[in-house]
Amino acid sequence: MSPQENDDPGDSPDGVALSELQLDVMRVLWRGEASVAEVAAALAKSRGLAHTTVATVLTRLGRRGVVAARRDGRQLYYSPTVSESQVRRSMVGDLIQNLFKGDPRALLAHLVSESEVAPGDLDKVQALLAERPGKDRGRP
Amino acid sequence: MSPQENDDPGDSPDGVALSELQLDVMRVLWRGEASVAEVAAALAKSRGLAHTTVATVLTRLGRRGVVAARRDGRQLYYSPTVSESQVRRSMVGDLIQNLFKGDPRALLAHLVSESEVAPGDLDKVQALLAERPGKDRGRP
DNA sequence: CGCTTCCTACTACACTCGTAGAACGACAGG
DNA sequence: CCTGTCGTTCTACGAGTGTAGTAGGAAGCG
Repeated sequence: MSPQENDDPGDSPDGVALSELQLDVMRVLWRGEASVAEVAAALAKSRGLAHTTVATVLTRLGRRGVVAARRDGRQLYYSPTVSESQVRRSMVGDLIQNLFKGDPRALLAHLVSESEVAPGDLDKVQALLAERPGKDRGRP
Repeated sequence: MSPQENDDPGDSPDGVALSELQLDVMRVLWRGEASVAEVAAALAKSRGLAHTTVATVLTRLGRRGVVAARRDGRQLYYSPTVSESQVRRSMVGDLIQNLFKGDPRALLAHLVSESEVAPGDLDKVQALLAERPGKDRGRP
């Protein structure tokens, strides 16, 4: 039986909330397509996961449509179908929604009051973004 | 120092991650102690939850130690044992950790690049925070 | 050719969450 | 006093997650 015969590719999942482990896995894939073994190897230092655990996680991510699998021989190569910034958008959006009544400024205020960012930081950030133009903002 | 550091299930939750529903419930409690019925009533418009569902949620929150129950007659009155900003701290911290490699500035950058905040906002926020001094920041 | 190795697919288990019905005990109205 | 009502507690179930073992097939080694 095929691993994931996705009739419902669900190709652009707009609500993408990923767990910590799932993010760790995705982060590997965002560096480029990888097999189960490669992902497992990449996570070996931080987490001592069994090979099959990684496989399970990837399969489940595949079922949710956030990764796609390509078969080469008997190996499966996975690649993300969602970008990191897409996930960030989604998850930060959720957080703002749930914790800050949907007001991004409230999050900002939190960051400042928690001394996580300093007044000057926004300018710096802005400067950086200015000199490094559009990365990826695409939405079909 | 901590008022009491108890290890048994029910005290000093430092890593507080709450789900959407749980946050909705907490938000009611943060407005003041409330009974199950009152919480259910407060959430009635937004969610049509059965009375017992609310009770279950509150019980589970109690087991996790994020709310405390006081019995009056046969009714239970719940109040939070964690502050809203405590939860925000924890959850925003998690997000930064998981999604932005632990760098709060990266979150800031995301907010800016997603046009969620404008360059002027930080100043405004800062001004607000300056004129409204520290609320609650406790941490040994 | 047969055995070992490497993969994937399936199955499993303990937890949490959302959701709610069923059971049970206390209190109040008749 | 009896019974209905209300609120708590118990039990349940489906879904998702973290974690991993087992089964089965292909590939390579000797």
